Amino acid sequence: MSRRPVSDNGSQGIPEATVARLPVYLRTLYALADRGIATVSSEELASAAGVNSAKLRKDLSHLGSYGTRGVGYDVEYLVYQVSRELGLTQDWPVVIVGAGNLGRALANYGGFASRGFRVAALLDADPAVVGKSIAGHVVRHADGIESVVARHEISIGVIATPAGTAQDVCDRLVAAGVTSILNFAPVVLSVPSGVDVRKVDLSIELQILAFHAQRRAVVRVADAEPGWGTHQARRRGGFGSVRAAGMAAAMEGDTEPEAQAIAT
Amino acid sequence: MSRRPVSDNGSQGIPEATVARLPVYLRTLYALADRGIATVSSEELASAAGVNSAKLRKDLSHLGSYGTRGVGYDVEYLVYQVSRELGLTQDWPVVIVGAGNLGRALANYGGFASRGFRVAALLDADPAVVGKSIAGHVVRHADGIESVVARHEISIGVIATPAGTAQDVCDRLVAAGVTSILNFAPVVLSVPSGVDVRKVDLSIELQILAFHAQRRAVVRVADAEPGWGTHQARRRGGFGSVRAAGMAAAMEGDTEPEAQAIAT
DNA sequence: CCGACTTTGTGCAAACGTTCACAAGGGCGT
DNA sequence: ACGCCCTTGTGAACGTTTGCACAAAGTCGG
Repeated sequence: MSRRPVSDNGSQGIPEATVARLPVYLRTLYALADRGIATVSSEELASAAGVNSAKLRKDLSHLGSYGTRGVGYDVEYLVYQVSRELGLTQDWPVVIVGAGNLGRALANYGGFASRGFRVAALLDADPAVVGKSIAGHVVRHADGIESVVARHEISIGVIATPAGTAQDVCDRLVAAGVTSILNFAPVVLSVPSGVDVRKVDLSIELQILAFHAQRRAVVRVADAEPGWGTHQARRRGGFGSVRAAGMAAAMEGDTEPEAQAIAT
Repeated sequence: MSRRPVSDNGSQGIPEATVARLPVYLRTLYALADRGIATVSSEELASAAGVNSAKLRKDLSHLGSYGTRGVGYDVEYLVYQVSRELGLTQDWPVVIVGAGNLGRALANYGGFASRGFRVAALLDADPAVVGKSIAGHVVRHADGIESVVARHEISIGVIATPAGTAQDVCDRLVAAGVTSILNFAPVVLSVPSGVDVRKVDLSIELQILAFHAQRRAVVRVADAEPGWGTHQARRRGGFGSVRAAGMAAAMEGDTEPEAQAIAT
């Protein structure tokens, strides 16, 4: 093995796709440990984690050679190595901004605190909510973002506010020193480079599901009633006129075979 | 990704990465329309959606040629085309299983119903919750999964139950005819092929953020106090003995420079 | 009606990610 | 001590995604 061919990032360069799977492996490993399993093969671990074994082995190989050929991986040892790589050997205080339905659900979420994350504060701008106690936290006013972040040395912030205020909250979090943001608001946040944003968006996930569901439906209809011909080809010839005629024609589904199929 | 010959298949074959971005474009387009903007260039739309313009153009080109060279895209027309492609011109009834904190938050979530998705039923297994009214829905007992799915012809199910019951709920949803599942429970669901699962996992997102946050911290420490040497190279020589000696040594951070750096 | 200007749509190459397939390495029974 | 068998770790092939750069195609002023 020895070293990488230089051009590569070498030391710390774990691919993003791998990083995104490590937490899944970690959870799976915990589950195995709870069942008293001390050693696991890449095949077993991969299958429990829902990936194929080659991918799992390559992922783990980025952390180092922690397996034993002919045997597999020591569960406890691998738990430690993965945890360390993810930065979970330290405690991460987190601030949640927004104590609406979602913020409350997050504050109450058990798996939150379970692995190294700790809700340090819960903030909201609504005076009617400030002062109330939720999941053992007294809701503080959102004006206190800066002081809360500074005092607890928080580097991870969770935005669970309405879309309208998300960018503003984000700016204040960043100004206060937060460098990682988990955003539940349905907006694209803009942040200076060096700040890491991840978004969780229910609506987007549903729309992706809808796309595939629709595709299945279309295929099913197509199978049941064949005879469409080329499928491409059309579309040219009269695009401008469709536009000129307003959207009525398009809205009625005369632009695409799919649209008709679905209406059938 | 598994299905479809892939050959070329221009018409139906929209890359998964593109599909995942279409909802973002759609939301951005709605925002533009609300501001009364009728036409938008790929540059403007891309910047508002947080991607680069070449990617946006390539993404849209998979749906067809809906722009006008020298001008840009008609906002309203593009909204319709993207909606149609995503299958949002029809209504998607959705069943939510689990009326805990998360389930309640989801049922109350406005953006849910806003674009073609409709909560058809809210189910829970806890007798203490069944019968209560949440966000205008009377919670029904989870035993009714099959009948609810059948009656409303539901093809999208949302699992917001504890991890322990998620697989069971999933199996019942699938058996009842659901083919798309959005899973909030922290488990890897196994489903027959042909069923589409997407997962949303707060804990995983936080762990990914922690990884990057930790890396930033390590780099900062390394910059401040240089002089480590090779960095790779070590790790071999004594792996077996570390294992033999139990995890004590590893746990104390003598295996990796990073572990010490973070402790500094 | 024409030519300058703008912006789309796309061929191409590089980067990234996945999967295959197998040599290297280690345990275990004899 | 030896050879068999098992599983890891990884080179190489393949597929997907990104980004560049530019020709094609349209608008608009004169």
